[in-house]
Amino acid sequence: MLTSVDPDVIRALSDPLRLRIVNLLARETLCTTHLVEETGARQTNLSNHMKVLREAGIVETEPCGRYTYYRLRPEVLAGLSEQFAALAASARGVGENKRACP
Amino acid sequence: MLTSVDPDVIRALSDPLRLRIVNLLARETLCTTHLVEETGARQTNLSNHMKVLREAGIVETEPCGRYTYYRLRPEVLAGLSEQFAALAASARGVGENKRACP
DNA sequence: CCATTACATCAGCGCGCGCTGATGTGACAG
DNA sequence: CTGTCACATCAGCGCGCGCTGATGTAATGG
Repeated sequence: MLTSVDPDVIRALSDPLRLRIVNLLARETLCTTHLVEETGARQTNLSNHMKVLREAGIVETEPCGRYTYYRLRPEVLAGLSEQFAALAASARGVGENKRACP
Repeated sequence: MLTSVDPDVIRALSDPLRLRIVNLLARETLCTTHLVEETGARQTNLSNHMKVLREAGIVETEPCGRYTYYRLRPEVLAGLSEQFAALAASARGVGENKRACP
């Protein structure tokens, strides 16, 4: 396996609310106000989550007046997809390749 | 998006040690003793992590005498890969599809 | 038979993380 | 200018989770 799955990205996606946000952003670009409406979470809480997603490189921001729009970075998700595909392929090739009992 | 990313599976993979274990198991089938040697973690700790991976459906066990071998379930990883690929594809299609400011 | 090994489970501890309320800053409206 | 709105940041709280030591239970070896 050349590049393993990035732990930081996975960690950022491990929160249910953040995963919901990613799913929402996969349909349309939204600002914090929209996300507050959609998720029912507080603004402060949401802002914290967006910071995590931003620092993990999953999301990028686009300021628009006094609004901040968030959009997904598809390359990151595509990278995850490839890394898991590589893991799955490697796992399929394991077969009866088990290390002997010590 | 038909099937979104499974939060439980992602959560199970969000721990660095568990991710290491998955990477190890992608190469060869191992038992707990091997994993203790490879990771340096305590047996108790490892057993807890294996329980999490098992309950998430990522790993299946094969008892072999007094040893317990663990092997990955490639379908789960392949499923993750497809789900992230779908997310990435959807994210690419978003473009300038941004919801209007309220 | 008893000792050892492999593994699971449990109770307990400590820290990290998600949630919140309060506060600060910048952008627009009037 | 002042007030309001959108958003970020901070301090604090509480719970969950990862780690550990102790204990239980099979399976093997002598």
